[in-house]
Amino acid sequence: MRIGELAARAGTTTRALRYYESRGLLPARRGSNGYRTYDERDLRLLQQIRTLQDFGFDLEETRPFVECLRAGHPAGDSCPASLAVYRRKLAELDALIGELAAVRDGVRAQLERAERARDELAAEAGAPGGPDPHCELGG
Amino acid sequence: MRIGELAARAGTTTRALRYYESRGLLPARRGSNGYRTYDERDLRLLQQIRTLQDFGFDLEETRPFVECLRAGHPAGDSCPASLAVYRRKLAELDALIGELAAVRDGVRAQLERAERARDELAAEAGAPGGPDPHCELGG
DNA sequence: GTAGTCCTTGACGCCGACGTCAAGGCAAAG
DNA sequence: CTTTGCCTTGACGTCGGCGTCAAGGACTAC
Repeated sequence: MRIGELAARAGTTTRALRYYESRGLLPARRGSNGYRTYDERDLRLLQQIRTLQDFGFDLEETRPFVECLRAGHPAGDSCPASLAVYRRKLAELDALIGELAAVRDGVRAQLERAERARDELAAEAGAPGGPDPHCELGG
Repeated sequence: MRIGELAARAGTTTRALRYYESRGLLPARRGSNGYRTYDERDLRLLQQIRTLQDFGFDLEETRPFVECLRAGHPAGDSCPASLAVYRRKLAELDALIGELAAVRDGVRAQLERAERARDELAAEAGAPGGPDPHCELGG
């Protein structure tokens, strides 16, 4: 199998495959004509990479999984190093989700506060004689 | 106030300020010597930018807030355009958090599955005569 | 032969928000 | 006058994961 076919079967591009190879992640055999040659095993390695990439793993983080597969283990996550990456990623995700949730709550609070301020100003304008009318906003 | 002092007071760098200026976000007056000159109002604009940046807003997303302040409104989020950015950001955050939570759950499931597989193999090795011993992993 | 498709390497582009360095100007202190 | 320190503009570097040419070789079909 040549690079174009492998890329198509894995749903990626030849450019990505050459990039992985340049990172030492997915080395290729060469045919007599200089073309890269791959087999079904390479497809499995590549699928492992793509799966993890889709999960948001960095390329470097996929390396233990790929090496685990290449070492003959039945799955990319059959090795301790892969499990360590899983755990680290889980911790990262938990932390990130927590931060994002805090930001979201903060933004929501700001939005609600700003909407209340707007509505109060509108109420003042609509029904004059209210409490101490400010005049900064009337552009 | 010159650029260094403003940067220090806002907890950022002169490089960032020049960058904001290059984006048209925080234009500066110039003194007779060509130095940039800022006042307290610029500090407030800058603080608005930094606050939103810390919340993960893109620079472009801070623009409505800055323009709102510059238009004389009491707060950066006193304008409809700012509220729209808040709402868009909220939706983005909710979507992102949801995706990340899904990824986290997926990773967790994978981790637990891999750990079970590992433990089962260990149990087989430790206590032979178990259920149908596979032999793929024993490198 | 030649048209077409796939392959090769090499190199620059992209994105965002600056960091970092270079070369030089302006001002105040000694 | 020199040093010191802040300022100026300009331009290239960073990071990740490729995209997008460009120039040319390999192989197939007609």
